[in-house]
Amino acid sequence: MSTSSDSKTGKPGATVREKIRAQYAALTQSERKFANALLANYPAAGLASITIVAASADVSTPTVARMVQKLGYKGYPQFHRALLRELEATVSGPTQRRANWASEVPATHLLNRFVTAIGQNIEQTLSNIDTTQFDEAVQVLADTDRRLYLVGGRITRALAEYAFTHFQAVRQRITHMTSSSATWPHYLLDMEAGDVLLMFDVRRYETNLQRLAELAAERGVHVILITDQWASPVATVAKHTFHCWVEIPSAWDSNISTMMLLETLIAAVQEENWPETRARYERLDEIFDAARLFGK
Amino acid sequence: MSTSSDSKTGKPGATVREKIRAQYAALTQSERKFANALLANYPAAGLASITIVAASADVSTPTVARMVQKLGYKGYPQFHRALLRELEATVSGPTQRRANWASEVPATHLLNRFVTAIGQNIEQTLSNIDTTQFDEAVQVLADTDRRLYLVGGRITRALAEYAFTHFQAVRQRITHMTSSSATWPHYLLDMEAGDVLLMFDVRRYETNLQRLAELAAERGVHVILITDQWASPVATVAKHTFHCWVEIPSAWDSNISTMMLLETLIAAVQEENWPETRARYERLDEIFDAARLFGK
DNA sequence: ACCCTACTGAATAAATCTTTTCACAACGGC
DNA sequence: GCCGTTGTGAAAAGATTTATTCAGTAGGGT
Repeated sequence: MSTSSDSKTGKPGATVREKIRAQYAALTQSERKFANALLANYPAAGLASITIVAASADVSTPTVARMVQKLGYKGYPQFHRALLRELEATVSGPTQRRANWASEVPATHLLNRFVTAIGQNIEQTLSNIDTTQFDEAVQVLADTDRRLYLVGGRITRALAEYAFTHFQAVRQRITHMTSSSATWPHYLLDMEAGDVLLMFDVRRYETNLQRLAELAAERGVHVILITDQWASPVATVAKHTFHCWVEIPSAWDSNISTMMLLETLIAAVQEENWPETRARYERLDEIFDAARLFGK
Repeated sequence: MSTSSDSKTGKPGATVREKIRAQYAALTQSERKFANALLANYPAAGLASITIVAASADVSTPTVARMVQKLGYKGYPQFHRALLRELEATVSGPTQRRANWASEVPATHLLNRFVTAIGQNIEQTLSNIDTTQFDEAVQVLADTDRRLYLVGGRITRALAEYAFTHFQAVRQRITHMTSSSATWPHYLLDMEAGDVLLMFDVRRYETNLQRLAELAAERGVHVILITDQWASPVATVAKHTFHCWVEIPSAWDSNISTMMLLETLIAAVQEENWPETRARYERLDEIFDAARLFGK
C-alpha cells in the first residue's frame, strides 16, 4: 500500500498528524521537538502564529517554517489552513468529544476496546496500592546489603527478565532465577536471611512458585509478590503483596498494569539512590560504547 | 471583582460562545452576520486571520475588529488566543479525566507522576496508530503460511519473549531469535520470502538489529517494526512501523505503551482466527494438566 | 423632503508575522 | 585532529495582518 513517494511527501489528503508520522524519521532534532509539542496538544498547538507556536515549543521560527515545508506545505499559512480544515471536519463530525482519539481509531475497533479495558485496569491497580507498602517495598529493593532474587511464572518470566535488565542498571547483587524449577534448590542454598525475592505470580498460579516462596520465607527471605487481583497463594508468606488488575476482552490476561507497577518500582528504587544509580548509568554507557567498537 | 462592565462584556472567564450570546442583542447587523458564521462553525471559523475570517463571513475586517472589542477583548489577537485556549481545554478533556486515577495517592507521589506520564504515552501512541496499518499487520501476523520470527534489543528482548509466549498459544511456526546476534545467520539461512520478522527496537537503537532487518528485507521477509516515537533506522526497510511513546520522568524509557501495542496485536491475531486459537488453548490446558501430574 | 444618527467598508498606517539569508555550532567520517 | 556536512537560530527583508480613520450610505423621525 505505502509507496516510497508517499513516505517523502505524504498523501495529498493525509492529515497533518499522518504527515508528521510519515516524515518523522526525516525530521531533525528541533523539528521533532516541535512535532512532539504539536502532537501533544493537537491541533491547538499549531493554530497560533508561527512566532507563538515556535516559542511555546522552544524552537526558532525558521525551524517551524522548514518543517512545515518538509511536510509538503508551501508555507506556514498553508499548514495553518490545513489544520483548520481538519478541525472543522472533526468538530462537525459526530464524535466531537473524543475527537483526538476517534479521528483515527473508530470506537468499535479492537484497539479502542482494548485501551479502554487497560485504562480501567491501571486505574483499579493504582487505587488499590497502599503507598506505605509501596514505599516500604522500595526501601527493601533499594537496599544493596540484601541480595535480590527475581523469578516469574510461565508468562511472567518475561516480566522478571525485564525487571532484571533494569534493576541491573540500578543496583548490583541481583539474580534472575531461570524459570526451570530444577535449578531453584541451588539458589535457595545461597539465600540468606534478609535477602529479597521479588516474585511474579498471576493465574494460573504455579505450585512450584508457591513451594519456592515457602522455602525462601522459612529461611528469612523477604518475599515481595506481584500478583493479580485474585491473589496467588504465595500472598500468605509474602511480606509485601501488590495486586494488579489484569482482565481484558480476551482469552488471556493483560500484564500492562503489572508492568506499570514494575516500572514504577524500578523508577522509585532508582530515585532512592540517585547519585549511585547515575554513576552506574554513566559507566554502563561507556561500556556499551566500548562494546560497540568491539563489534565492528 | 465584578464590575459594572461585566454586565456589558460578560464574565471574564466565560467562553467566547457565551460572550456572544450575552452580547447578541447589542450587536449590529453585520456583526451578527459574523457571529452566526462563527457559531455555525465553532471555533474553527474564528481561528484564521481577521482578514480571512471576515471574508468568509462576508463582512469587513473593521466589523470583526469592532465586534471582538464589544465582546470585551482588547483586539483580534486576544480573541484568537481565547478561542485557542478553549479548544485546548476541550481536546485535553480525556487527559484531565486521567487525573482522577489519583484516587488516594498523593499527587506528588512518584506513583502518580508516573501513571500520569504513562497515560499520556498510551494516549499518544493510540492516536498515532493508523488502523489500516494495524489491521494489515494483524493479517500478516495471523497468516500461518508465513513463518514468524521475533527479535528484540537489549531491553526489548523481554518483550519479544513475552510476545513469543503468547503467540505460541495462538499460532504455530514461530521462532524467537535469541538476543545473541552470533546465532542470527542461522535463522537468516532458513528465512523465506513472505516470512515475517516482528522486531522491537527502541533507543538506543542497535546496529545489529538494523543489519538483521536489512538482510531479512533483502530476502523478501516482511519486517514489522515496533519502535519509539523517534523511530529506529529499521523503519526504512520495515513494511509496517508502529511508534510507541516511551518518555517518562526517569533516566530510561517506559515500555508500557510498547507492551500495550503488543498485547493488542496478539489479541487481534487471536480474534482473526478464533476457532483454531480456541482449540489450541484447550489442548494447551490439557497438556499443562498432564505436566502438573508429571511433576508430583 | 430634510436632517440626524448609526452603521459599514475602503483605504491607510502601524504592528506583526513570515520567509530567507547567513554565520556559527555540532557532529561524524577520514 | 581536521574537514565537510548538517542543523540551528539571529537578523533583516518582505508580506500580511490589524486597528484606525473617514467618507459614504441607509434608515427613522419630523
